Amino acid sequence: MKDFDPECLCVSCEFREIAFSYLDDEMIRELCRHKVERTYRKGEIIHNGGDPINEFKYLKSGLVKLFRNTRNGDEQIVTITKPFEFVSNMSIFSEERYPYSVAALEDSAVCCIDLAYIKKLVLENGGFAMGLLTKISKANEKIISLTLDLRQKNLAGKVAYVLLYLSREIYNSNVFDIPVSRKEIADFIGMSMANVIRTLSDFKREGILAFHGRTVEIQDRKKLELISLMG
Amino acid sequence: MKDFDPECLCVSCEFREIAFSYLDDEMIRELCRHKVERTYRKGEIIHNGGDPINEFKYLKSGLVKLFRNTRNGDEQIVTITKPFEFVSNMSIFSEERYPYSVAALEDSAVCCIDLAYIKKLVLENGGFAMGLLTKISKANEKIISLTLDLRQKNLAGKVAYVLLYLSREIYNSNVFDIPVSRKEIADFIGMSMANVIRTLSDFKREGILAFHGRTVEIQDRKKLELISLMG
DNA sequence: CGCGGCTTTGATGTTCATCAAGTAAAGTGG
DNA sequence: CCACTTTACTTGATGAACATCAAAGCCGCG
Repeated sequence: MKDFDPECLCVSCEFREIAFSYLDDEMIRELCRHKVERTYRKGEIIHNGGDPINEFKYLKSGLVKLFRNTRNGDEQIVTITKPFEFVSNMSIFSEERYPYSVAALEDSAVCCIDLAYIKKLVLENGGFAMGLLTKISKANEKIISLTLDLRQKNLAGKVAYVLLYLSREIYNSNVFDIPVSRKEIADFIGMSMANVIRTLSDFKREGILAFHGRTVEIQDRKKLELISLMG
Repeated sequence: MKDFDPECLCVSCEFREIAFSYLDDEMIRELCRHKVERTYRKGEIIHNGGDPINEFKYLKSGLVKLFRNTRNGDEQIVTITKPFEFVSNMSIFSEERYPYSVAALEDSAVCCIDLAYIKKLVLENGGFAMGLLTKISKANEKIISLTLDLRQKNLAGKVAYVLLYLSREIYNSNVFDIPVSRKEIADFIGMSMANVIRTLSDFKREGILAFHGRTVEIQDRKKLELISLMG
């Protein structure tokens, strides 16, 4: 983990469009004074479940997983999110401590803003509050619908769904490096690693997927979508 | 469904403590002018997934289920909530239409406030916005952790978990009328009805539960908690 | 009394986890 | 750069958990 605090570039940050569109340039500069940007390397923990919440965290670049540990030692992945989505999840306003852990799946940069300052902004600026409500609601709804979708599918359907999720939501391409291990895919969809691998092999055998080293290529998207839907 | 609009009692509504503690008496009276109270009978639909959202709904009395329909015809229950929790869920700020349906499990009364007015309040009153953020976050986190908990458990664990959920969160008692059919329990935990029944019978045989007509009594809470935890 | 809903139970088959063994890939130290 | 170790991945065989199917019991209601 590395801190880093350059001349304020927040005014022109793309970021701003998303959460802070209600703040004018002066306000953004002020916000900037309450901000630290931290970078994390692939695999690093950004925070652990149970850690006290005192920052509002936003993913600026990279990719992270939100997860928790189960009693029997393995992880349960809640979601995988890309830049401009919340890192700290929505609990910042309702909890004292993070309910879930967050770790970097790729090298990542996180904007961390003093939570007390964000709360002050909510109290003072209705538009800002509204923007936040909208964003938080959306993030939550995404997680919930993801979980419901996965719950009703069989193994092949789940694996197909996750591949399409990565392809559509994260990489916007039919070809991408899978950012998670087979075990992590298993932890995401709640299945055993062995069966995830088996299913991937099946997909390969059927010509739906092709692997080149760490990269996967979706060769028959229609078929994959069908499996995801019907599973 | 029945509308009903008495002299404004909102000033003294318990309700107020939860979502509207930031509003003074005068504001509550104003809010009241944008409010309709509707009552629903057991089984009635409060709204369907896909319906446009134009009210902020709060459950005043009764019990409701939040659910959606799956492709193969049965329901997927997201959560069951009791009075003073959101009915419309959190999507009110992020979606145009309800993502899920809501139906009354028991005779219920719902406070419906004009959504445009709520949004106006958020913009004008930071404290109100903060209260809403907190409440929405909490409701979401509850749903997510519920889903994650259920996901990792086996059948017996899930059934035990749901019984404890009803006992603890809804009825606050070891003895209560199960407000849902066996099929609905199955829809809630994502298992087949036959196996839910089988598990309940097992629990009865082992002296963990006792049934008197529609009422269930948790006789060995410790054991049920253990099954829920270990499942 | 008889009909239709919900509920229960048993028998059977499928899906998936688990176990175990083996292979490829990626570090690591000489 | 190569042997060595470790880690990630892969595949097959087996058994447990659970869905599905079918039949029967219960209960309220006309």
